[in-house]
Amino acid sequence: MRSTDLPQVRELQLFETTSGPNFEELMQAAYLQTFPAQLTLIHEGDPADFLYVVVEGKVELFASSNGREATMAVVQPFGTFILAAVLKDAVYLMSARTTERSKLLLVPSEDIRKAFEKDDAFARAIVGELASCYRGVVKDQKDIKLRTSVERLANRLIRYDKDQGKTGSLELPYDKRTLASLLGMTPENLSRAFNTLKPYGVEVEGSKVHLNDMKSLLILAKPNHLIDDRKT
Amino acid sequence: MRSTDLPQVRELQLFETTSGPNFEELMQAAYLQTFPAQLTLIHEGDPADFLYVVVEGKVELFASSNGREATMAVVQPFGTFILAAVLKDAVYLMSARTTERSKLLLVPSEDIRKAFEKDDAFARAIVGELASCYRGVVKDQKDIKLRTSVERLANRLIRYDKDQGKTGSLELPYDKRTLASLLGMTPENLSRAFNTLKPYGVEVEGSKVHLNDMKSLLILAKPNHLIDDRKT
DNA sequence: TGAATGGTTTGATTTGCATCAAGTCTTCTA
DNA sequence: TAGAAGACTTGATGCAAATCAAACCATTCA
Repeated sequence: MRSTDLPQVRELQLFETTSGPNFEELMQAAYLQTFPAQLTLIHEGDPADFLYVVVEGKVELFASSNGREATMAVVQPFGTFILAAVLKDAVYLMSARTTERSKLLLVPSEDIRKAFEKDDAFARAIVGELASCYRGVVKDQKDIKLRTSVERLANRLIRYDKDQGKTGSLELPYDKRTLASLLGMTPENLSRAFNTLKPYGVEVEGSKVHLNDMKSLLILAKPNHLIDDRKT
Repeated sequence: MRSTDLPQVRELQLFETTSGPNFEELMQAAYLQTFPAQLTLIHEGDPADFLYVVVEGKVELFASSNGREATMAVVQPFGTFILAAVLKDAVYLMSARTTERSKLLLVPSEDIRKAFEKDDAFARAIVGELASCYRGVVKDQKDIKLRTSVERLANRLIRYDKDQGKTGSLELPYDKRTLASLLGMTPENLSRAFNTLKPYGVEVEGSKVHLNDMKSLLILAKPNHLIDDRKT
């Protein structure tokens, strides 16, 4: 790994408290690599050889079973994926592919497990990350089990708006097919859900969305911070 | 906590590698308590004051939002619940109630976080437990997203049979209303799903289920170890 | 032990959403 | 730049599952 890349990596939450020598050792073994869009990085069922950290771009985690496929998550900077498999030295439960050109940090699992044992600050950062991943999946599960597809879309749009500065205008972060699959519906139904939200002030132009009546949208969406807040 | 209870607790995976003095200190602060059936232990949104470990009995984790409620998991011995909230000093994302009379170990969150910092073996056990919890929820999410309700029931029955010794006769571990909600369906639909499985050799007598034609049941269920195996 | 209560099953109907198909729009490529 | 390919929308239809209601069964209680 090139030394010019080190400061960027050092700023990642996962590594910023790690002691100097341990960080050096991890970075000796790691790779910072740029991958093109639509590249499958890992396959579910394979042994977990590396921990991946998204530095730039986006990575879709998806699962397959009996001819069916579903998007499980989309990881953005500076999230990790497959951390639990690395820590348990187990197989991946999901496959991963880039949705766009992406820069990823790959750290060998063995080195992650070693650093976990050696460096208390790193161990704490790892546990914080893993706990956040867990809580994120629990919230996704609540979203699916407790809301209709229209409600899920409405809350997702509100969240994207919030992430993008609360201007009422937002850019969908990935293509609609992936968004539909992530929300547990078909692309056709996503299209229909957008139409259902029209009377609530939602205007769609390709990947741009305008939320023109936040008040009524909130009444329909009924956000719940225990589902929608991704900071805690 | 009574000293006669210590050996039972010491055998829990979470504690068995913890050093003697650290274990003593944790147990000074902990409670081993028996609770009656149908008692709500924690409410979603509340701060996480204790880590809970199921020693005997069963605990249902459930979530509510906008007048709807769904069972998220049923924790059996010797699982923990709410570990991530404890580690992050965050709020509970789910409520919990006993499904039957249960003996639970309650350890104050502060003490868990302290021991995590002091005791490497304990930290490793905690991370192992958290990683397992995470992987369990990912598998549940895959179950919901990739399977029909009948398939989910079939695979769940196969799993219970396996857990109960592969005799082809099993006891449902909790009432059917809870099972239905856990599988993401209504009680009515659960009843219908059982009827759908009749031609595949599934016979139901109250809480007892007989799997009389495992071959054809497996063909319908199409188990996938990346969803159904709860050991890794 | 009979009545009350709660859990479950069954039937009828409705609803949310998937599937199939075709049309429209956008992007890519030779 | 025109045609091809892919993404998305729209329409029609079907289906899985929820909802509502009533009947039946099992358990609890006085």
